[in-house]
Amino acid sequence: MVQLQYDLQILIGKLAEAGGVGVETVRYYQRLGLMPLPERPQGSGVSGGIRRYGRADVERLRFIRSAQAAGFTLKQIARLIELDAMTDRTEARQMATDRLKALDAQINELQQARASLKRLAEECAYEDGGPCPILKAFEP
Amino acid sequence: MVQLQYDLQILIGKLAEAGGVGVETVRYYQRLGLMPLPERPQGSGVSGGIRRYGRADVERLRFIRSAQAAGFTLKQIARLIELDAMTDRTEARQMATDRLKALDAQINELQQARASLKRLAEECAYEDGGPCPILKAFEP
DNA sequence: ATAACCCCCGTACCATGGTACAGTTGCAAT
DNA sequence: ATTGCAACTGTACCATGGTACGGGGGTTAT
Repeated sequence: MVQLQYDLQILIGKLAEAGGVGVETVRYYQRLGLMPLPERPQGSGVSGGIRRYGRADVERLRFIRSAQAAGFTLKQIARLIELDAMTDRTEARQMATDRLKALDAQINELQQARASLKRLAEECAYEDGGPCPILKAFEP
Repeated sequence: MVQLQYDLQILIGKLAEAGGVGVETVRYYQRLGLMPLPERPQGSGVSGGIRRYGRADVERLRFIRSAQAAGFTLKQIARLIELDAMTDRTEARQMATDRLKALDAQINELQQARASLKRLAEECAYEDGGPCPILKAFEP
């Protein structure tokens, strides 16, 4: 089968680079079933053994990284990918709204922490004398 | 929240409860040197073998949890506690401002993720027909 | 055709932050 | 004094998200 022009045909190293991860990480994702493992053209006269990747793989990889940034675990991301293939909206929406809620809570918590931390930085701003209450910085 | 009457005589179970963690977690922190390990009154006629904890331990435990919430690792927290004992302001301030910076970046990232996630939830809001672009939800 | 460099697979190992025994002692109540 | 629940010590194990290594084979430039 002849490949279309825009189907990238890159090797795993380039794929990893395009996704901003290491080769080992891509393999790890493959092991977890997050990335499809392309058939290797074994016995073919043209190129033996080495797998080729395309645009879809790069997009998949980027999706994984973004979903990770949103706090999904790799296991949940596997599920999202599965749901995408099944075109199951209901569960995906549920997962998204659940995560959204957790994310809001987390953002809130981090902002609280930020305030305490700023206090710590400011109260410790004088180099000499006095108590620098590191342990008290997070007290209510 | 658990009330602390006077300074003394809390067993590890109560301490853990007061800090909102499990007993095993307290022991783990002790192993890491995050919590002081009180001398056990060995051989004393009154109470042998079982350690007693006080107000300072509860505060220490709460500090650990708060600092964790601010994104410090347990190792960094150990360092902060050390600095507090040394009353070293300079390094503590540095650690705080570094973390502050990282925290701001993280909050920002999470807010980006939040937006994408909301898009996912909304675009998958219709139960029938059409593509629910789960994999495309995080695309630029 | 030889080197240099990438890819293949499997397995082991790492850090982080815990959690779970197992076997022992402590101690208070019935 | 026996039961029974804590706490004690030490070691092992878990999940998560990778990273490293070893022993091959493929491809490309010189």
